[in-house]
Amino acid sequence: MVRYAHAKEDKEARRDNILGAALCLFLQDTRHLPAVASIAAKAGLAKGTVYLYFDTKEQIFAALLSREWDALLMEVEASFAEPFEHKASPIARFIDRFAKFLDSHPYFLRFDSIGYVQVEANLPTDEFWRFKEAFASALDQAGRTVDTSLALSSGTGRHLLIRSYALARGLWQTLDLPERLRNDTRFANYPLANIDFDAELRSALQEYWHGALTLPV
Amino acid sequence: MVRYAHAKEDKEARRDNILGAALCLFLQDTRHLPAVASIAAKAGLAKGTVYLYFDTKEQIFAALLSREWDALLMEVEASFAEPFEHKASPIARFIDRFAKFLDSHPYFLRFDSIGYVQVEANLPTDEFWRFKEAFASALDQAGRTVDTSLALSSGTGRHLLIRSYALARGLWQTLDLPERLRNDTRFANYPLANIDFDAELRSALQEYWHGALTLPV
Amino acid sequence: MVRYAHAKEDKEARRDNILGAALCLFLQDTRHLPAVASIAAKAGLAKGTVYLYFDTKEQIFAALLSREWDALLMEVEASFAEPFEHKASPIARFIDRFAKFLDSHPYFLRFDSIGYVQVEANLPTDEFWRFKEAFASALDQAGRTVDTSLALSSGTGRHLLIRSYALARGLWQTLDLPERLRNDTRFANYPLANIDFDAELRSALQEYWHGALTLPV
Amino acid sequence: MVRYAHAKEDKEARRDNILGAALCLFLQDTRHLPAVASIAAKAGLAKGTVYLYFDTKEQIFAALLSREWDALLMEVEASFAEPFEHKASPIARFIDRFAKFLDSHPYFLRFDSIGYVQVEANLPTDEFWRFKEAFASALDQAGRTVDTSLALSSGTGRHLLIRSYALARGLWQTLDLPERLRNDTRFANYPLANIDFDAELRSALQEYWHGALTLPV
DNA sequence: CATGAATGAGGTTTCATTCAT
DNA sequence: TATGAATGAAACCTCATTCAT
Repeated sequence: MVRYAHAKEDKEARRDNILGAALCLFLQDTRHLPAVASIAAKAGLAKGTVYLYFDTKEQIFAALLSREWDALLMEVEASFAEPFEHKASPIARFIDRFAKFLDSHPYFLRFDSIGYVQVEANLPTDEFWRFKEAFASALDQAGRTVDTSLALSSGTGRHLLIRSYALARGLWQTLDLPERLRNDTRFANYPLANIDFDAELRSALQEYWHGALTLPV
Repeated sequence: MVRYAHAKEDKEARRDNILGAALCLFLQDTRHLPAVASIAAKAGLAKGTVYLYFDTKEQIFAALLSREWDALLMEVEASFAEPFEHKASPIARFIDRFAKFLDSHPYFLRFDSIGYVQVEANLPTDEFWRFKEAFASALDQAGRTVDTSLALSSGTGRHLLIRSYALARGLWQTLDLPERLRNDTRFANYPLANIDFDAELRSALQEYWHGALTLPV
Repeated sequence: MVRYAHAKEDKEARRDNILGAALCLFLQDTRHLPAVASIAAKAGLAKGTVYLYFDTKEQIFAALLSREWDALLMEVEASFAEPFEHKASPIARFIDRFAKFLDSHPYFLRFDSIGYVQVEANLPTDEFWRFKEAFASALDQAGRTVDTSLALSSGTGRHLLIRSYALARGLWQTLDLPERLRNDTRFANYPLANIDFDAELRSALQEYWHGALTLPV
Repeated sequence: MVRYAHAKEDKEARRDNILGAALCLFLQDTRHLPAVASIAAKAGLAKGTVYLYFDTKEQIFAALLSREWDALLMEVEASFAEPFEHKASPIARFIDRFAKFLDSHPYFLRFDSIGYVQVEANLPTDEFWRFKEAFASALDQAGRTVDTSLALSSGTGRHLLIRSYALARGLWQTLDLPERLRNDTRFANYPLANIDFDAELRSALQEYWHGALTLPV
C-alpha cells in the first residue's frame, strides 16, 4: 500500500482497505458498529484519513452493504439465468445458492439487520437515496430475471425475492443471540438456541416457494 | 396520577406511565432509543424516579417488548383456540388477526427490530435471559395451540409461527423508511415506497401457509 | 427492638442500631462511606428513619468516630493513671495498650483516615465544632494525665499523644492497601506489603518516646 | 501554548497544563477531587481533550502525587548524599529540608491524604500498581542513600523515612482544618488551631530521629 | 494527501435528602 | 414515629467529526 494515494487505483485500494477493516471489526461484535478510531487503526491509517474517503461513518457501512447486496443479487440472477439443467429446477437451485451465500457470508444478515437501525438512521439524505435506489434497481433486475425464467407475470419475481429475503432476515433475527451470551449456562436451555439457521431457512424457503407457485389466485 | 405511588396499583400505574412515555417518544424517532432524561420529562417525573422502576434503560424497552409479545401471542392463540366457525378457517382467521394486530401496533415491528440491535446488545445478562425465556415459553404455548387446532405433529406449530413472524419482520424492514425521508421528493420515485405493508404481509402469509401445509414431505 | 421508639431508651437503642449498621458496612469496604440506603437496610429501617436520628450522613460517622476516640483516650489514660507496677514502665504499658487497641479495632485508623477527607469535608459547621471540641478536650484531659504520671511540664503529654497518634495514622496509610488488591499477583511483590503494621507501630513508638524523653532541650 | 500539541514538548506542556489546573482547583477545596469538567475549563480545554492525556480522572491525581513524591524523595536523597559540611549533620539538614519542602508544597500532605481515600480507591488496578511501585522503588533508593550516609544496616534508612513521613502526614491530618471553617468564630477557641505545623513537625522529627538512633537494641 | 489533536454534545447512573402518607 | 417515593444535581466518559499542521 502506497503512503500517498494519488493515483486513482491507489485511492480505490485504500478505500477497499478501509472497508475491509470495518468489516473485520464488525464481525467481532455484530451488534455494534465499530468506532471510526478502531477502523482507522485496523487499516493502519489516521482517523482523519478515513474521512477523506467517506463523509460519514455510516457511509462506510452503507458501501459494504451495497457491495454485499450486489453479490447476493448476482448470485440470485445466476440461479435463474443459467442454462437449465434437467435434474435441478431453478427454484431448488436458487434456494441452495441463496442459503449457501448466506452461510458463507455470516455477517450479511447481521449487517443488514443492524443496518436497518443504525445505518439508515444516520445516513445523510443524499447518500441514503443513492443507497436505496441502487438496492431497488438491482432488485428489479433480478426480479425480472426470475419473471423470465419462470414465465411469471411482471413483478411477481420481485415479490418472491423480497419475501424470500424477508424470511431469511426475520429468521436470523429470531434465532441469533449475541456472542457474549453463547457461553452462558442458560444458553443450553434456551429452546431456540438449538435450531440450525441454514436448515431452517432452506425448509422455510421451500415451503414458501411451493405455496407461492401453487396458491390459486 | 397520585404524587406518591405507595399503593401497589399506583405503582403499576406509574410504571405504565413510564412505559407509555417511552413508547410515545420512540414513535417519534423509531430508529433511536429515547434518552432516559426525555422519558422522565415526558412522564412528568425526575430522572431518578425512572430508575426506581427500572434498573436500566434497556429494561424499559424490554418490558415494552415483552408486553407487546404477550399481546401478539395471545391474539395468535385466540385465532386457533376459538370454537370453529365453518366459514372461516383458523388459518385465514390467524392471518387476519395477525395482520390487524401489526397494523394497529405500528411500532411493534420497528420496536422489535431496534430491540434486536439496541436492547439485546445492552441488556444485563440476567435480564436478557428472563426476557428471552418469557418469549420462548409464550411462543411454545402458542405453538402447541396451533398443533392442536390443526392436528399437526408436535413442534410444527411453533415453526409456522416463527416463520410467519420472520416474514412480517423481514418485510417490514425491507419496506419501512425513516419518517424524516417521507417528505423527500425522491421518496415518490422509490419503487418500494408504494408497496402497502399490510397487503404484502397478508399475501405473503397466505402463500407461506398454503405451501407449508401442502408441501409433500 | 420496638417498632416505634417513643421512650428515650428505645430511641438510643435505635440510634446505636444505626451506628452499628454503619460500622458493619464500612468494614466491608474501608475506602468508601456506605450509602445511607444500605445503612438503613442493614439496620432494618427505612431511609427516612435514619434521618430522624441523624441530620446528615456524615453525622453518623462523626458519632462513630467520637465514640472510638473516647474509647481510645480512656485506654490511654488508664495506661498512665493505673498504679505503678515496677516491672512495666507506664510508657511500655501505653505502647502495648495503644497498639493492642488499634489491633483490635482494625477499622479505627481506616475510619479516621477517611474521616479526615469525607466526614470533615461535609459535616455541617455546628456539628463539626462539636465533634472537634469533644476530641480536643478528651485529648487535653488525657494529656494532663500523662503530664502528671511522668512529671512533665504542662502540655507535653498532649504533644506526645498527638505525635504518637500521628505516627500510627501515618504508618497505617502508608502500609494499608485496598482489599480488592490483596488478591492481585502483584501484591506479593510489593515491598511494603510484607511489613507488619503492629510490629512497625510498636517499634516506631518506642523510638519516638525514647527520643522525646531523652532529647536535651 | 500552541493550539495543537503535535510536538512531544508541546504535549508535555499540555499535560503539565492539565496537571496544573487540577492542582489549582484542588487547592481551592482540598477535600474534594475537582470534576474533570472544571479541570478542563480551567486549562482552557474541552473535556474530551483531558481524556486524551489521561485515561481516568484518578490518573491525573496519581500523576500529580507521583511527581510530588519524586521531588520530595530527591530532596531527601540530596540531604544525605551531599558532601558533608561540618556544621550541619545530615539529619538536621534532612529535617530542615523535609520541613521546608512540605511548607512550600502546602498541598502535598492534603493531596496525599485525599489520595489514600479517593485516588487509591478508584484507580484502575494496573495504574494502581504502577503508581505504588514507582513510590516503593523511589523510597527504596532514598532509603539506601540514608543507609550509606549514616552507615546503618540495610533497610534501616527506609524505615526511618517511612516513619518520618508518617509523622508528617499524621500530624497534618490532626492539625489541619477545612478552609471554610477558618473564618468561624469558634476557630479561635479551638486549642489545636494555634499549633504551628512546621514547628510541630520539626520538633517531632528531631525527637523521633534522636530516639531512633540512640535507642539500644 | 495524511495526520491526529481537539472538540463538546450527549448519555447513563448514583445517592443524599425531602416530604407526603 | 416510620416509611419509602420522589427528587435532581452531579459526575464520568465516549466518539463522530473538524481542522490546524
